[in-house]
Amino acid sequence: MSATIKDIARELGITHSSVSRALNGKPGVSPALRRKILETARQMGYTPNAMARGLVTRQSMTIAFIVPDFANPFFVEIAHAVNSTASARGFTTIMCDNQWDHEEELKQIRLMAEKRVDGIIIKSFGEDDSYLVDLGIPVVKLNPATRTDLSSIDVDNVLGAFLATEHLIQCGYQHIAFIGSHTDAKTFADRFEGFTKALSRHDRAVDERLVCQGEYTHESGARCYDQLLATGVPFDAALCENDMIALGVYDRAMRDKRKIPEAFGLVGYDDMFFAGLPMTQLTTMAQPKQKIGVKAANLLLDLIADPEKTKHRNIVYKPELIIRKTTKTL
Amino acid sequence: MSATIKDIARELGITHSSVSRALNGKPGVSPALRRKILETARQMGYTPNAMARGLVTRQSMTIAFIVPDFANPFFVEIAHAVNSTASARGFTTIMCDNQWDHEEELKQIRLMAEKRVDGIIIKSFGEDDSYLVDLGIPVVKLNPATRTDLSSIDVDNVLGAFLATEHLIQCGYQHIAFIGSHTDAKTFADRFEGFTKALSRHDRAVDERLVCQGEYTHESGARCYDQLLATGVPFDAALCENDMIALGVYDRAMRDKRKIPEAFGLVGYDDMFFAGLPMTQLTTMAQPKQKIGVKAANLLLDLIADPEKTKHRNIVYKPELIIRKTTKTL
DNA sequence: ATGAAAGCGCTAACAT
DNA sequence: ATGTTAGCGCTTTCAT
Repeated sequence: MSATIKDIARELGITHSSVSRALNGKPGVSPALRRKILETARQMGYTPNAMARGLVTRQSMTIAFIVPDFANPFFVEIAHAVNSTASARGFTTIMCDNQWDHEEELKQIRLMAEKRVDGIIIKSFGEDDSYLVDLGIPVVKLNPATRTDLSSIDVDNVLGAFLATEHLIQCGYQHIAFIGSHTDAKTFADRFEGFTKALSRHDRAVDERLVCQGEYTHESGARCYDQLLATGVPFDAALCENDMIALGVYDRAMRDKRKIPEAFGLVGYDDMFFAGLPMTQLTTMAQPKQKIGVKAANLLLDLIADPEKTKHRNIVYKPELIIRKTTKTL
Repeated sequence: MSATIKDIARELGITHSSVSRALNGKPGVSPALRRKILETARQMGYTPNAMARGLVTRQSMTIAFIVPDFANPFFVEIAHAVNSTASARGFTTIMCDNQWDHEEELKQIRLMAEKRVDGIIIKSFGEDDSYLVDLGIPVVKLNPATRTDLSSIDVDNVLGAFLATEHLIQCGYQHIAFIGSHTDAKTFADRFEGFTKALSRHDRAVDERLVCQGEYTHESGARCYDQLLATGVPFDAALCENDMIALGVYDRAMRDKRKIPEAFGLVGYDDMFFAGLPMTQLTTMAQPKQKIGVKAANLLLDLIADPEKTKHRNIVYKPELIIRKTTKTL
């Protein structure tokens, strides 16, 4: 197919090791020969074979980014940051999404291991991290790590939900619903905990009837709203586990002609790009997506460059409340 | 690092070729031995090295998906379809975005060639396709191909804009603005052509003052709306080159308290996921994103599997008008 | 500065 | 059914 260094060497009547040296800018080739080699390489349309190189250098110059769902703009934004950062440092990123399927996640990890990626950034939902460590390559988890020999970057979900709920309370809303995802998600647990904390700090208890769970979609949010409505228990605000869900709730509240934010308050989570859009203007807890992506990539690449010297780190960012038009301004 | 087939062979006192055969499910190994091999491979935590395999099979089982911008949900949705389809057929996808930078695009193509990807799906914006053909691997363009030895999948943009404009006219809007992106984008040219066609079919001419160009963002859309407004030329409808732009226009029209759709009609393009969202309900021209992604991947993989027998195809899909609440229902 | 040779981990053609 | 051998295209010692 494409020319090889041996082809070039033959053409020039020299050894392929000289060609390799020249092409890689390594010392040990006279300027004259180097020029000739570079020229013929160009002429012959030489394209280095990364697989062959990787086989001997034991570096693929590739990292993997594994998340549950790329339909979620939140992950897409992080992916983008990871990709740019890695690219700037000469690495290619392979992105995988696994539809929240743990089996699939494991398969992907195995596949990436086969491809000999140099490192992995992963939003995992397993409890056990040992299989990640066993990979023998640097891993940065986008969840709190359960082991100290693993790096992680996370955002304080308990704090985030706490602050969001505090805000809702301070706005004067009396009966706050919590609309989230599946119970098995750690994210759900943490945000629900923050929610609970904030309420109890104001001597309020969680009204179980005002908690509804589904998926991370606006359809699910709408469904939950209707379910809550059906119970007859009054509620005048909702904290949603993410912005997609909030969108569905928003829609239903509008359908019911509830005045937002006067008669109904709504807070989302993640500050997805559409939350700030003119027609949405959703109050939400922002996570520093850009920062997360850049940091994750840089941390991983440092780890790859020097596994010994680079320390494992567990970074926890703080979320930030962004008040828009779905809650009262104080 | 990880065990190799030779390690396994040594452990069992046999040759590595038998190990290879067993691991790959090829004939020529007794069931008993095969079982033993599989077992020790498992025990030793063997992970095949895809680079080594690829080097000899000349297949990386990887394809590349190259688009201008992943901040654009349109491309993300296609990417998702491509990824799923490829994954189901055993291929990994590497996604690249190049911020509409042609130099960067070329770099990425070169890099992917070095990685020896088995094929490329690309939304390219170059006029010259020969360098794609020269790659010597299957390529599916997401633009009309300029050569017959290249496959392509495209959606009829002229038709789409034509139909959208027709709809606007039939709704009774009198002064229709066209808000788009840069002139150098083929997409712009095509959609503008469709726009012009529809107008002239109704004996109307394009009012140059009602044409505004910027980027594919809602900020740009808003800016264009204001610019149009500043000219003083009245307009009661707008066809936007994509939904992001339409969003910005939507916002400004609301700001001006124009009744939508009664006093102002708005049509977007692409049917991005937020267009159908409860609070947006934007009339738009939908492109079969899912279909495009799946088809592109399948076509490419067929081409990879059998370059000889699989014919190059140039598929053109038809877009579909989705009427929502930003234009009158007839 | 250049060349010779070994080997990365694997598949595959050819023995036996 | 199993073993032997020869590469795939490259980097990297070690000679010269």
